Amino acid sequence: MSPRQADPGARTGLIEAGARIIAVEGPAAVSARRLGREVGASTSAVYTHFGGMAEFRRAVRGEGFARLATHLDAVPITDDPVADLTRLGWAYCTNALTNPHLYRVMFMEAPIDPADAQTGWDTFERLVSTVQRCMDAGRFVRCPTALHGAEQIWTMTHGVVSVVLSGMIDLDQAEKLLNDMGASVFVGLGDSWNDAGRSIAAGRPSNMGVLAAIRTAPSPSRARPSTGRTSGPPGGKHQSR
Amino acid sequence: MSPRQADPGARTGLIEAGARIIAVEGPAAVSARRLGREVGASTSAVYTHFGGMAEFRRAVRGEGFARLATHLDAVPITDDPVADLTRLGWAYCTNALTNPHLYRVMFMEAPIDPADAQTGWDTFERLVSTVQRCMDAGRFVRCPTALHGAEQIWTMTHGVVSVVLSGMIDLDQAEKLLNDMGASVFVGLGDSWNDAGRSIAAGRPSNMGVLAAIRTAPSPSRARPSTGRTSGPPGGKHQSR
DNA sequence: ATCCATTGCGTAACAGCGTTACCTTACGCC
DNA sequence: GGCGTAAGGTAACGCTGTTACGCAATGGAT
Repeated sequence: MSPRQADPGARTGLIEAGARIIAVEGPAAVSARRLGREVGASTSAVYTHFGGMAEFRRAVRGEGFARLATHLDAVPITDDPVADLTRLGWAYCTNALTNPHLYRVMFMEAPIDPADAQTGWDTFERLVSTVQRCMDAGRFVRCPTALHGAEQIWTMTHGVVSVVLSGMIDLDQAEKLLNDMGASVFVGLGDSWNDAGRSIAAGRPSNMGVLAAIRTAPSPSRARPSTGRTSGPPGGKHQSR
Repeated sequence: MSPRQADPGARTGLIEAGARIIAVEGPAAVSARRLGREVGASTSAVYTHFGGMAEFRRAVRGEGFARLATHLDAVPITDDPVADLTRLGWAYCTNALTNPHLYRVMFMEAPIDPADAQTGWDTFERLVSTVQRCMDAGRFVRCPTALHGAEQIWTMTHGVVSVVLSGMIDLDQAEKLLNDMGASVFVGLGDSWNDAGRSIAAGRPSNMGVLAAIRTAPSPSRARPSTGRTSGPPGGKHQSR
């Protein structure tokens, strides 16, 4: 007694439509009706394939992690693991800043449940193993475990990315922050200032900058045409007190 | 020709109701109808006082910044500016983790416009001036400007807080990260390892931990009763490769 | 004191949202 | 070939933000 079986392509079609809508118009534009219209189905498609919008959003988040993993895996492995770490950081930033809405859905929405956290850490496996290579190479001599080092590097990078997405600092400052804090964290993990500086310079993307493309195409989503000033943090006169 | 003038208390009443609902039930529970019901008015109150839900949310965000400023201003000023900086960091974390929903609204939602970014930096004035004191005391000898140092410290702290809120790491790991990365950043700004360690120890909240209260009351909002495990990052077997 | 322009604000309607009950339809096994 | 099962469309429910409309209240001008 095998009844009609669901179209296997429909599920991935919905997820891709969701990711596309999020990328272009933001998470608010994703609705069951819109998704149905987009794939030529009705609202109930979301319910037969996912059980509800909440589960659907989880699936889209998983797609986001998969895409991030693809970006990270594209980073080559060289004999300078700290430079590789730097390259992973830039790849992470590029992925996040070219798909800000998807990044927000992945890391900045309501707390994800433990299973999703595991998914996140699985995609960071590449980061953890690179930190391990830094330890094996005698660069991160003060790093207790690869996971702890990876947590530091990811937290720092995520902090910078997230602060750029919030509009509190601009891309130029973010670049400075990543360079300076990256060096500080690497040294804190045991590298020497000279070696860290050399590896960070080596890991700097050749087509400087990767972020230039993002800078010229400021907002791939916000419908608001422009409020005028681009501002950033408080001007230069901000030498404190 | 002066017509009936609006109740001046209605505006603040709406904002406070919004902040309260966000804190308890999350941003999704805030609606024009709910707000009207809450203050004994109708949906149009939001429109006469704010012009729409978007403007209203901006006002609530401003309220969040005001509360954060209050928390930061409560931190005493001592003769160890780096310890003061540490205390500011803990105050920031306590504020964020006791009001996670409000924090999310302030820093993790759609890009705020330049005026709001200015508001944010105004509430960080206290942080900037404390970094300046660290420079004046000869502690942050490698820090080019107080604003740059403040950006580093805030970005790092926000990164950790935000990663806790995302559920990817737990509070114990966050505490380690804040201590370790805080030391790295302080040293990167020019402090010595010994001085940084001493000041961080001095700035550690006496009632250790401030976060214990948060840990015991895990989630002041999520209606979901419990999915079972509390997990966190991947278990201990995660020593990489 | 009266009047009236002006604005606050409640009511009701609109379109769109997530979700679900109901029903038709298409499929694989007997 | 027919039947049972599940896919998936239709339509409704209550919710949302937003707005047009109308009544109520108010302070200056008369």
